[in-house]
Amino acid sequence: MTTQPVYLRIADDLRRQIVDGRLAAGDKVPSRHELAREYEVSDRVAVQAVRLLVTEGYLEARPGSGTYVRQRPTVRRMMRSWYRESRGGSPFRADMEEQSRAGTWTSSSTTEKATPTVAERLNITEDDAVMCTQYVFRADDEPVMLSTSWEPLALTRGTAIMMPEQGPHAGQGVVARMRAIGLDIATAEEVLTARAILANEAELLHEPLGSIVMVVRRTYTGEQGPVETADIVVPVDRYELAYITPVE
Amino acid sequence: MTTQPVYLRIADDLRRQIVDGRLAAGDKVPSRHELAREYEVSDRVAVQAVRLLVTEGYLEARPGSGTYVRQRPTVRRMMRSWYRESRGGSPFRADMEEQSRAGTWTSSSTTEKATPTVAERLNITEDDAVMCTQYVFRADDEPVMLSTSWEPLALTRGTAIMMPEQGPHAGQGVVARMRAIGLDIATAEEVLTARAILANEAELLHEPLGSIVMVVRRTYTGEQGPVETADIVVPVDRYELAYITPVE
DNA sequence: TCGAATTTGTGCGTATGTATC
DNA sequence: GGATACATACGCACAAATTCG
Repeated sequence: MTTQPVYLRIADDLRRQIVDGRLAAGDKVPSRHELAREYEVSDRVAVQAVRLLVTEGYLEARPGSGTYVRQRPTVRRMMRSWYRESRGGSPFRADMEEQSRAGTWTSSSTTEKATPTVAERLNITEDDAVMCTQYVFRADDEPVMLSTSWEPLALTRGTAIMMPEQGPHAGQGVVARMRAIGLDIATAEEVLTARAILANEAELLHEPLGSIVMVVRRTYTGEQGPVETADIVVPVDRYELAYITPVE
Repeated sequence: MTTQPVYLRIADDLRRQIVDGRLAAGDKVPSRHELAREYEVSDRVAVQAVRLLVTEGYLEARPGSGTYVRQRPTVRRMMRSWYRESRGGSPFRADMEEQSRAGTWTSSSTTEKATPTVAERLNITEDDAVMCTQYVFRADDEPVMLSTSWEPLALTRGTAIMMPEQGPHAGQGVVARMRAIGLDIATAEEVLTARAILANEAELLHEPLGSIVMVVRRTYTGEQGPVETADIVVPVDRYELAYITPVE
């Protein structure tokens, strides 16, 4: 066995104290000078250990104040199964109601030309016009989820639902809106991946840089092909995603 | 606007060169002495910048040799929809065959007492006996996925399928195995989250520390309740997970 | 086979700036 | 304003791994 670097030993030590509960959320961790004295190393080594745990999300450093065990938000569950869309109204608001939280959101829409990626997902031609809408979803006023959606203007131009969040069908979800103009959605494809949070997302979601988000690439498809696609960004700190499917 | 730290500027610079393709996979990155001279900073700052990109998975450091742009595995898709189990045989092998890859795995089983978490997921009592099986799944001999599965021994003890990977039903998947002893599985629940990779997982999967994995907490449930639950660990570098569900 | 040069990983000590209390 | 604590930066040192003549 090779001997471990000192900074990893210190980090392991602190990490164990946190997962064991000897250090609770909000507790202050010894300052780096104290750690350096405690473990008889230079302060630089203590800094290295602490910084590792900060990037791992265990600790939170507040300049001028100290380093604290990070408060982990409670993880809630978001249903993404087949019956999600069958409840009527906004799927997000229904999700929130099941948790006794108030689901709200803000959005802004612009028309754009389809990027190559979006064009491929919507099965349209590059530079075809699309309606791009950015959402910030909130639960009890706390931002919890981001979404960017694209709809081909070839389908919606001139209809009552062209602007997703205006008109008589605003806030009812994509399936209901599309049905209003005679487009029945048959399937939802959700492709999942995860990555580090981006700077602008971190700001919008009040998450620390370095935290991890899941990205759901969702595409709704009707008889004639895709009618909407969206990138949904969910911090893993706040939500886990649940898919329940029948087997046979 | 606050001025960015130098090490972040250097990291941004290198990252951009990589995503732009000016630095290709396998290319050698300037050594820290060269970087330090180039950017007129101390070597420690160059080290810090490079280490950031290593944890982000862009670079790979080989002591004594140099630092290289990491070969990114191509992201493949893994279907996790309703028909996954309906294809017969091993779901994993079927997934791999669709990609023209050879799906193999190794496993080892032990009997254990249920931890509180596992007991809750299987709806059994803490310390009830379970069969715990660890899997390493490979595609063309390259490890791509880990799984730990638990089955209540109360259901399988004394049957031909007690050992998941031995006997006449080995390698056929949970649904087929359970059916062999008269247990029909009705639903699959998959709860998804993501986190940083753990050290032992990184070693098994040949992934760098700091890379991100998705964790699928899957539970198969029959008429009488849960019959199997598993934690499936998938590096986001290698796979995205696809769920296709009918709407309405 | 051996040794020298290179490169990374880790470590020490110090200094400056800035945020918090 | 002063004390404290974190963030960043400089420069150097040594061990271990690798490369190459």
